[in-house]
Amino acid sequence: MLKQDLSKKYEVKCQSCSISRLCLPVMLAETDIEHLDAIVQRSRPLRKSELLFSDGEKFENVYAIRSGSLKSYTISEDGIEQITGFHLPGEIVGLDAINSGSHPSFAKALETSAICAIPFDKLEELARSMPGLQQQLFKVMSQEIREDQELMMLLNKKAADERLAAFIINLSQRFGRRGLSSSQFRLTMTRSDIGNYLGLAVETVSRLFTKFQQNELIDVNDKEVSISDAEALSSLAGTRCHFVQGEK
Amino acid sequence: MLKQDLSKKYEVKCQSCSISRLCLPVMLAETDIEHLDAIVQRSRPLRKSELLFSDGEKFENVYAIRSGSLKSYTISEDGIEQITGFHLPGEIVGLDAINSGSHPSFAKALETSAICAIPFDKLEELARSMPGLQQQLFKVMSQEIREDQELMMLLNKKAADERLAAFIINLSQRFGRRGLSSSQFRLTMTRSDIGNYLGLAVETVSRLFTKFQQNELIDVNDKEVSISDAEALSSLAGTRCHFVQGEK
DNA sequence: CGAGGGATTGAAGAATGTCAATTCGTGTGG
DNA sequence: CCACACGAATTGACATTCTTCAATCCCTCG
Repeated sequence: MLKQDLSKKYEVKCQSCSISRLCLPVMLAETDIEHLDAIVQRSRPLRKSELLFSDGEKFENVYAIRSGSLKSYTISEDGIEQITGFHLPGEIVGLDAINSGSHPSFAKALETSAICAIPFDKLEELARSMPGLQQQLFKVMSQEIREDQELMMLLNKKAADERLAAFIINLSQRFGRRGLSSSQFRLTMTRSDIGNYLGLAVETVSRLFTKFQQNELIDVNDKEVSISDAEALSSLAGTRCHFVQGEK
Repeated sequence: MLKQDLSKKYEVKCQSCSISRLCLPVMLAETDIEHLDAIVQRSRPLRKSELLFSDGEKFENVYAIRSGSLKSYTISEDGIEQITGFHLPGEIVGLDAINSGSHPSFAKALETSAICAIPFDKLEELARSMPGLQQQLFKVMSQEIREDQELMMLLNKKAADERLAAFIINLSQRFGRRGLSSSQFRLTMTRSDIGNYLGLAVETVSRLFTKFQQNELIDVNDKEVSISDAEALSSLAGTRCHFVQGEK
């Protein structure tokens, strides 16, 4: 049954993809989308823990997420892992590899995920003849830069509870934009992943979840989170809805 | 005398600009550089503390730094400043504004600085007919994303002394690539700026400078820094020369 | 049913922040 | 030209948040 679902999704064209409005096709004319669709490669879905690409791998594609979720991370020389982002449907990963020509990071599926591979040389070429596509590419990259700035503020200036609150609010909004519930969702990453990303120890994350629950900000049950007091949580996060980016 | 120097530099064309090999013209043919040069706007140099752009300002140009140095920073709703980067000649600032159409950050001169303003709409258009330029733009943005990842590792996983060491090494390498001494240079930012950027208190930065001096890693005299033991400093920084990015 | 990773909770310790006082350097105005 | 004022930098003492270490618990998957 799973297999059938997946093999169906397999053939989803950009034109009929449910999250195309969040992806590269934004603002492209119908015929332009067809050209884009023509270079997109869809392959077997990634299962949980499978790698989309690894550090050092030759850069050939950027990847659009059709369904599921990924984490990307780097590993320093001393073997320390640093998660640099979590990715949801409609988002593009692999853009950090353009400059050097090889991937400087890893991307791993947090759950079964469908991915579109887009050969970057072809994408570049297409972008030259399609102003809207070029613009969208610049925008996607610009947004990533912008988000990293926001993150820097979070990591440098905010206390542990503010970081976690901002993280939850951010996820909530991203789910919401994808047509899912923004008040209730499932975390696909572990506590350890969250701590790694936010620069906190696992134990701190765990304690904070408990504390948030006690303060009736959220309701947590392992990976299931439901936001009880969005107002209070947002205000803890500090940046309010500022933290949501990229929506025109 | 200063005035004359500046008014001369004023007219420097991309073709004869000393740092063009670090800037957008990289890998462009001579005739292509001329086209680029034609849209570049050079204006009066910024003096120390003058703003290049402010948060909320309409996005029209990206800026290339010809000489001097800038800091870019955001200010959160609660009024906290977060420095997101320091910029040296050859670097492009303002790319974070592409997505939203207005600048999400400030850029301020740390010293007298000559800046090239490049209208982004024209740049985009030019990039469509000049594959090398489009590619360079993607690369510059990709590099910025990559650097932010590196920074994330620094802020999340490294101790205060490792952060400062990495910061000094990074600056050193960037000066070196610009033909300046990589072992001796002047910090144009304050200790407070450094602390802000690295997520440390001013006092911590100050103490570390003193400690580095005692350990004979560097020789500091206010803003003047000379690196005494590059090897040891690099190894403290952890990422060794990994921290230098964007060089092919 | 057992094993193992993930999560939670408690107690103690360390790194860094905060507060406060002082010095230093520079630009300004008398 | 000197004195003053102000911001930057330094240094010390103390407070605090978060990490680390350790013990359990829980849930899932063989």
